Amino acid sequence: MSIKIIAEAAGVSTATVSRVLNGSDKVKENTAEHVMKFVEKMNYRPNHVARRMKVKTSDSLVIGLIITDIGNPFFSNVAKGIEDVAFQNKHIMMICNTNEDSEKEKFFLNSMLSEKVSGVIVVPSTGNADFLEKLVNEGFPMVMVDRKPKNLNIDSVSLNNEAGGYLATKRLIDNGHERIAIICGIEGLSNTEDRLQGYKNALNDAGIPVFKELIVHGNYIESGGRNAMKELLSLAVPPTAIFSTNNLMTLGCIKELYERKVSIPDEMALIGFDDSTWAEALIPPLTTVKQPGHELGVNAAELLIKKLNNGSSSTMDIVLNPELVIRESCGTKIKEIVK
Amino acid sequence: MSIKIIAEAAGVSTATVSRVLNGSDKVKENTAEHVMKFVEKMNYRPNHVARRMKVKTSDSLVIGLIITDIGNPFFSNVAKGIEDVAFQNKHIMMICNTNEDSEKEKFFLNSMLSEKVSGVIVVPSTGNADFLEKLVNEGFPMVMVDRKPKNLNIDSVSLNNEAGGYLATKRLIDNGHERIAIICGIEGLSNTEDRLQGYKNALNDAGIPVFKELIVHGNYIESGGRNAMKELLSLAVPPTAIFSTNNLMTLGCIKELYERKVSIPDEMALIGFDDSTWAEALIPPLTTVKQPGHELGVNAAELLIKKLNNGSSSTMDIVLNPELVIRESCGTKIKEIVK
DNA sequence: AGTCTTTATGTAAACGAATACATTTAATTT
DNA sequence: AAATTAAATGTATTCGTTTACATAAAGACT
Repeated sequence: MSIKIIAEAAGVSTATVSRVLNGSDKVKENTAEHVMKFVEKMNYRPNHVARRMKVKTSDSLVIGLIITDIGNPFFSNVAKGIEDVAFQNKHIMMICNTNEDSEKEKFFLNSMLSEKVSGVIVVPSTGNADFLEKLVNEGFPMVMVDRKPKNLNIDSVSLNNEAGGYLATKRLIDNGHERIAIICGIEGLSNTEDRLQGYKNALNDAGIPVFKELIVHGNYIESGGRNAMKELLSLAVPPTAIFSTNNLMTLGCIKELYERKVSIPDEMALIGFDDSTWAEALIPPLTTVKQPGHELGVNAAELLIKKLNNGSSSTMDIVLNPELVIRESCGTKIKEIVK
Repeated sequence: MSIKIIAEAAGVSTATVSRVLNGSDKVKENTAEHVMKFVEKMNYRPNHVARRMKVKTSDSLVIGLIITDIGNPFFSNVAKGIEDVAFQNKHIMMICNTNEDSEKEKFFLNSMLSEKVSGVIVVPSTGNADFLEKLVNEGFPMVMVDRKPKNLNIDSVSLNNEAGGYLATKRLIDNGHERIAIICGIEGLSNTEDRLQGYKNALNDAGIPVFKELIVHGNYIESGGRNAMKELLSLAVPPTAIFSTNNLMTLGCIKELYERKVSIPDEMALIGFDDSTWAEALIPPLTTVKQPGHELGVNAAELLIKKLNNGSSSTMDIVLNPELVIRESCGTKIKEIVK
């Protein structure tokens, strides 16, 4: 069912049908109605693939999303935010999951290019900075979300991770802890390092030394968090407080602590990252650095679409501010009580 | 950078380049290598849009996913399962989120058709059965996942929801409860009704009457679950046990119970649905009917791709069996103790 | 060497829509 | 009414591939 068939049936040219379908103004009311009758009767469905052959890529009405773990509620909220904006702007979303595999990321990026998507939003995994840079230089519209390759002049939307790390650590310090561990994400990612930097800064500001043994890695997955927790608990002098830098790892920590019957927050204070919907349903309710996934997604999509529309090439970083949602897992403010 | 440019540069015809790129066997080793040199040097990227113009739709290497709430961890796991299989089969995934809005669903379905995806996997919302049927009749490959429109001869992958409902309810009965409430999902959906049916069957089998006031609806969202819980607690004779039929609603229940300091399971036993990663981190750990989202997704995608490959038109329902993951929120087996 | 296969390559016509440009038709001006 | 202008429609090319068919080159066989 092509435009050509419709044109023949309605006794007009394909150009006219095309114009009617696109709401072009230079077509008589009469003919438009007449054509539309056939369009409906014959159950015509436009072929966007053919359309995209002619139209410039930035009008393809398809945007790509390359994400590291769609199974993680934080990222699925990011995706949802993007979807919402895409829908409002009549765009459709192509989504690929890299599992933090940079080869997959590269492959998908190429696929998206081949699919002639207007632009992509990517949660970059580590190791493709050069490739990303090449695409940027080719003028392909891209927006990074959640993380950003170092020293790359590219649009991004992320949380102020350093501030988040600081906030969490500071709180634990204020609550009287000195031996505070951090469970980091994947090494080399900007968010991992920024959160760690915030942690260090808070310790420094409080005059507390930074111990290497208290800095462990959990790769942003549940099992990683659990292993990290084990490692920390087996230390000669275990920490009294933990800052776990994403939701999945936090879950791993909690499970390990439960299993060992280490009580939270009395024996181990805990602050997580990413305020998940279940955080307040835990006992004790979890204190977390709130990271508004949906909002990050919305901003990234809006930024991308704005770029597509005005074709501007200047880049910007949008940085959302974190918020510490204080619940019970971090214990109470000892310093204030002491004073 | 088109095939034509490559062809000119390499001094061969476009057909040859195309054949080289597609690994066709009828091209001499020599020329293939020669052409590939140019392909690489000139940084050629295939245009899948153009490719899809020629190739039959079932070979478009794009599959669609229409889902109701990508923000719900259950569905994001389904999506991930689909993505995994899609990737293995070199397919890319287009994903749209309906928010349970049937108008959006219809719109997206049309978009997918227009994008010439090979087929779609859909979590159907209520109200589009006729439209879906039309598409099926047109021969458009579709697989329903999680739910299925009644009386529609169409492929589907879902959980045995009735068995799940039975399992959960039976357990609560075995634990000594008689006044058991169910918080249902969205009315009209097959999974909602099947879970409810399982609940009723279990009660019937135990000779316990089904009370209308104990059947409430929460629309599969957290706030719905919370409101349902409120409603139940304000009953003249509140239930002693709750079967909450999805993860988000269960979260709503728990939060409401916490707030009112109703202890689980002593004052209120609870069984949820969808075994989320956080279910065992709650206190008490949540007993749930485990619904393997990832596996549902994998099966749906495999079924769809199999259909695309052999073009078969016979349909099937794949029904996975539920498993009751018993933790502490449902209390302990009283009947056994009594005996 | 000539004929017949087999294999490798080239030619050209699609796929379905958009659109620049050409043409027709209608409206306006003189 | 003719000339001019504006509006509506049509014609035909193009986008980048794939592929049926045509042709040329290379081997195999008498």
